[in-house]
Amino acid sequence: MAFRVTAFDVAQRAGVTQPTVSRALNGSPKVSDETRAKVLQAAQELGYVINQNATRLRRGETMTLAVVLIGRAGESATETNPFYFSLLGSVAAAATARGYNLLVSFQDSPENFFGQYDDARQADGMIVIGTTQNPEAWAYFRGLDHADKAWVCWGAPDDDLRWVRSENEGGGRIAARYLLDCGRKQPVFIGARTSQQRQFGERYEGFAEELRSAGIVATAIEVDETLSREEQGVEAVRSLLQSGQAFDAIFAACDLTALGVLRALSDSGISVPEHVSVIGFDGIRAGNYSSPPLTTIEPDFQQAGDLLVQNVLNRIAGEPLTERRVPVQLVKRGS
Amino acid sequence: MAFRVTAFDVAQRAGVTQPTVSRALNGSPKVSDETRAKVLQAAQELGYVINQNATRLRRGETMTLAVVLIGRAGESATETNPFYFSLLGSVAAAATARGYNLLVSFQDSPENFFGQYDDARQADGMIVIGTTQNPEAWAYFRGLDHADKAWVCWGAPDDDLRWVRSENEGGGRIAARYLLDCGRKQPVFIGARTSQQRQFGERYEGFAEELRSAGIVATAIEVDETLSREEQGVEAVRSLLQSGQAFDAIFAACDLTALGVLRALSDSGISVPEHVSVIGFDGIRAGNYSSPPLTTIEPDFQQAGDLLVQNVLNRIAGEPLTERRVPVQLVKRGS
DNA sequence: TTGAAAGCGTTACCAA
DNA sequence: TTGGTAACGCTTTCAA
Repeated sequence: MAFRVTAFDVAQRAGVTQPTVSRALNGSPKVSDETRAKVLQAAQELGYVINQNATRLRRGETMTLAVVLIGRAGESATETNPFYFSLLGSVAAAATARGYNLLVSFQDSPENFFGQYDDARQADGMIVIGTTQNPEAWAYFRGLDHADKAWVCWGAPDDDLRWVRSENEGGGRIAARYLLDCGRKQPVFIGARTSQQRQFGERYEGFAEELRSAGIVATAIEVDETLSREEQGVEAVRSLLQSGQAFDAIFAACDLTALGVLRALSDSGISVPEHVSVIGFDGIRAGNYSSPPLTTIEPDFQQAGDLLVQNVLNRIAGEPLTERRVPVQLVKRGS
Repeated sequence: MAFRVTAFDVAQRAGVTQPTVSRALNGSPKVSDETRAKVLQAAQELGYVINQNATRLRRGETMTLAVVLIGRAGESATETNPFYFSLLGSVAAAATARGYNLLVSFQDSPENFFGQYDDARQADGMIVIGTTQNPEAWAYFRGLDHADKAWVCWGAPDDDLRWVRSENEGGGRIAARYLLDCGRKQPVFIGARTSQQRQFGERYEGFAEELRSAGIVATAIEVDETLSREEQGVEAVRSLLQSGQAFDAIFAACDLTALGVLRALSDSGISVPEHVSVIGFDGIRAGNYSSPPLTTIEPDFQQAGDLLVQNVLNRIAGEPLTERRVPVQLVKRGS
């Protein structure tokens, strides 16, 4: 930990006072070009970089957003739903574009729940994403939801939180339309419609709605919410087959579930898409590599990141929330 | 942005002075239990949280590590090699375990290259991970490598940087042994042995070494480093087939390449593992969903995160680097 | 065991 | 346009 250069050192070298250094480096218009040049050169020569802790203490703002990624308890890094990593990347891009830093934490159990980044002045706002399969975590964050706290989440188990979500109903309709266009007559929805994950219910609604308009009554297989998303797909196919119910298409609530479905169908000797069409939701990369590649409904990730950041910045500024629905599109692959 | 509670407010309520509040909250032994209890209660009642900017300014340390994830220029969030997301998750876990926060940034082009987190007192150290397919980024970070800077990277194109890596040679040997045990006689390595990614060369070395001890001369298909990892696999299979060279096994330098290989073989009507065995390296989740599921060499992610964090903390403390090789293991799946 | 006071390195206000 | 000075909210040294 070497000697650190301060604005005073730069000031001395440039032959000005320290506040002038500050003004010059912050692009204040009330500093002469000549002075600015001197300061810039001195700063360069000394390798001076503004100490952000001092800046933040003084300004009261951190230019940092905290991102909390909620995982299932005990989940390892490889087990995290890749969807949230993509979301994280998009949020990072959107934050960077607006000049914000990102403080990231992975939280999965009560010992490490923490959401007071604002109070601690570590961040100006917070974005919470991740699985709804960790009710304790969501309970914790809901407890933080005081009126003056700037935070926004993705998905959210409860409608009263400030969320950004996919256009789930529209996506559900697109999925239904796609399966109908494939000539399917007996589509089944697999996923926890009534789960903590409100988005699943929305997807089902759109799906059922579109089928209804085609004169078809949607059926759904409820799943055990304590299983992993993938196992939910496997189990659902198992119970579907056991029930003897006829089906020729499956709309899975999310891609991981769909990949489980694909595996279970394959294990049962049912070929996709010959016998059964399968469509998922999320657009995760792994869907590219399944056999057949997974057809899916993919949200616009860039928009997702943008809207999350934009909404939390609006909260910080005390402005109202803006658009909170992320458009989705059909990605046709092989299933 | 409401009124913020300070240690003075807590002090007043508790009937002590502000420094006592600080001592009590920081667990100083030189404060009476009675006083501490009063302070804690007052803090609780007021919802007081220590302002980290003030703490950091005063202490000079941030208890934060910066993680830079380098991507290919223009790469979107879904295109990032999921291996790095797993690594990020592991680093996050290791950092949290040691009481450190994580500042994360995704960097892919010169406009957003930034590595002066230490100078700016935004972090005490830095961990750089991500693709070696962005030479400008690595050139930038190499330029930062002054003797007193605390940063460590994963992989690294150059041996002179401070890196943590997989046990690549050992992994290469395991891959060769596995293929030999499958009864394969003509294994081929696919990947850029001489690429910026030094780890690939190491994997090849171990692979060739083990084959040599079995009396087999390793062959390798060089690839175009400007292609994506996956396309590298596709192209390599294409040129392998064109060359007419006989082969019955492929060791791909990384899993994404292996997935490309799998796809290309499938497209050519070559069945895996009947005609050709395929093994990759990285242990990414998508390998679970390919057809057949991808056999691979997987590094111990937890250790990887641990070693990265541990080494950067050692650098901060001015201590020597510790162990820098992450153990790997064979993950047999279907290929 | 506690209090008084200094200081971390900026930004911003007020004068000049 | 620049300089002097206060203030941001803590931690730490020194006295009591």
